Amino acid sequence: MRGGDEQPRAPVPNPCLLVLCRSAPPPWGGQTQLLSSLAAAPVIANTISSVPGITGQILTNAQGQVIGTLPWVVNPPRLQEQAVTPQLLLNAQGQVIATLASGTIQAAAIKKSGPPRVQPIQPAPALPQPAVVIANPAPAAKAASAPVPITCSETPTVSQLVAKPQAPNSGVEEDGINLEEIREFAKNFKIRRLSLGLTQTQVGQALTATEGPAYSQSAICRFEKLDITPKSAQKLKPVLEKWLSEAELRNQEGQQNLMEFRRTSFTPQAIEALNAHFEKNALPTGQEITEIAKELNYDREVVRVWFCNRRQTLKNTSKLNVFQIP
DNA sequence: GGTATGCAAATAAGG
DNA sequence: CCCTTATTTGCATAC
Repeated sequence: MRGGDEQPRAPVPNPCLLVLCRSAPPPWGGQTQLLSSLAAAPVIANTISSVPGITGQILTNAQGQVIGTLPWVVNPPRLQEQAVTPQLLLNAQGQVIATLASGTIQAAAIKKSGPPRVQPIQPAPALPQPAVVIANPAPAAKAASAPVPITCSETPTVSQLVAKPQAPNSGVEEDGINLEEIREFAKNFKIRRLSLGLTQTQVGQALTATEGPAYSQSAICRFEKLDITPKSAQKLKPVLEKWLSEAELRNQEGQQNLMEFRRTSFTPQAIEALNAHFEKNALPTGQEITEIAKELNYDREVVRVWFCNRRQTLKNTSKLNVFQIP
């Protein structure tokens, strides 16, 4: 798994799982208003499952930086027609072992504007892995003995909570969130998704195409595995629920969606430059940030956030090191 | 070729 | 407006 590695310093041994417990979980003001807009189905139909693979285009800026990718239509080159009657083979955990899918799929394309996003070009060294032990491989299996790793992570995931013997709330509720219900839905979602013959990737692309909240394959994956916090699950559930039912409805229509790039990926050169600046001054003024942004040709806000995250990462890692017996 | 996951952008909330 | 801290979520890539 590699990714960045550009960090000149900071080895970063997986802050996600090793971060030490901090203060209490913050409140979580409600924030949902986009859902309603989800209704607007992105109809741009004109596709049949004929579009073959992926077609991508890269947008570059003056500096030759890739600022975005364009319409890359995705469509399962192979997509048999095959009737309904999805056959699913599940195991005890409700995990699908095999399926006989069917259905038409939709593809993705571009939509929405937004700030220019940069497309990566990351190198990718390889590195051995810390081999972190992560909890139960399967949800549903409550494990009174689950060798829950040292993970001092804060916010537990749904699967962890559901699997937990449960001490306080006899039920499976957390913050008024019915974990059991979410677990049930997640399981169901997977089954229905597969019945439609859709992959997590396709669902993510379709979701990204809608007006409402967008989620990636990663998110879908984590949701299905319940490898997310109850709050995230709670937020994601209605989105998936709505999308799924609509997808099932227009399952036979075939359509195309749009998608946008939503995450910046700095080029190695940019990261190098940013790090150089960071080493000289980790807390640049607004003016300086503006200049750096201009120099590197990135959105100012993106640069500002980069510095924030960089500081945070540095802080976290150094904090970690204190507890890491070398 | 789909899914799982590490790392890190992005976002939220409080100051 | 911008910072910090905590958390969410996507990209890239390992599996």
